[in-house]
Amino acid sequence: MTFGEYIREHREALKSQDRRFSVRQVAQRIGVEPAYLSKIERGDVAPPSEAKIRALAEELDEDPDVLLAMAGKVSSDLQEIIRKRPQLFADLIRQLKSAPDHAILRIARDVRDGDW
Amino acid sequence: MTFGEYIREHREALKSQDRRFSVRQVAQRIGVEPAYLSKIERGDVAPPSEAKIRALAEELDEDPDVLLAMAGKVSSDLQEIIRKRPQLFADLIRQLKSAPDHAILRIARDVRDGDW
DNA sequence: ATAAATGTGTAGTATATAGTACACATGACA
DNA sequence: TGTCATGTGTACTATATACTACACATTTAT
Repeated sequence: MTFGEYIREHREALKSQDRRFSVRQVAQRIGVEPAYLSKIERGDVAPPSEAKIRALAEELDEDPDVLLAMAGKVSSDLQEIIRKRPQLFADLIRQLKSAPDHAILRIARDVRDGDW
Repeated sequence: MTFGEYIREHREALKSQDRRFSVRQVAQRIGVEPAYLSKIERGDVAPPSEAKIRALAEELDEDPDVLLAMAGKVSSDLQEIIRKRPQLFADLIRQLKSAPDHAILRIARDVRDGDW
């Protein structure tokens, strides 16, 4: 599923419960022209900027990292973390490329709990 | 130190031992115009594309991830790994933001050795 | 029935990205 | 001393990114 299809689907779902989730009203709240949001949802144009994707995530109550990923982007705050210690993070991330989900989850939990 | 300064410094160091490391010759080997490389080194223009930075890293025997970081970029292969499992990686990387180097190094080693 | 709201087609814009092409003054060197 | 290579200034160019503005037909609400 593309970024646009995903947005349309989730916006429509909200719209069926609350008519403030029309293309026009959502567009206005995230600060773009209605025609632009319409084109984004139909895949007529590329996904918008990170800032607009974040606004959309907030509006639709979705995970911004997931939406950014669907848009082919990686959050700029993550990029900055990596850029500060490129060798360490590049090495770690490549190591984790084919690690199972539960392993990554567990490492994150261990780090959070200070178990390392 | 900027990307350009760093490149110039390291290219000049190689040049002092081997005159094939002139702006012109390096430019030709990495596939850009000499004037362009000159401008890059002096910060007259933004750093080049990821592909050219990789060619430069190879040519100067530098770590591509470090050069990319200096250029304000993150390797596209890392971005792809993150985009495939955005929640897991976003969470982990943010957890590791302020972890000490040795902790990150150790996690990478543990993963490599299968100790997890 | 009509006014308001809706979704979308067409056309255009500003800025960034990623360079090329050529000329020219300077310096090395044989 | 001529020529060959070097570094760089100026002027362009092509493509991508990230949108706006307006018109218009359709659908919905009162």
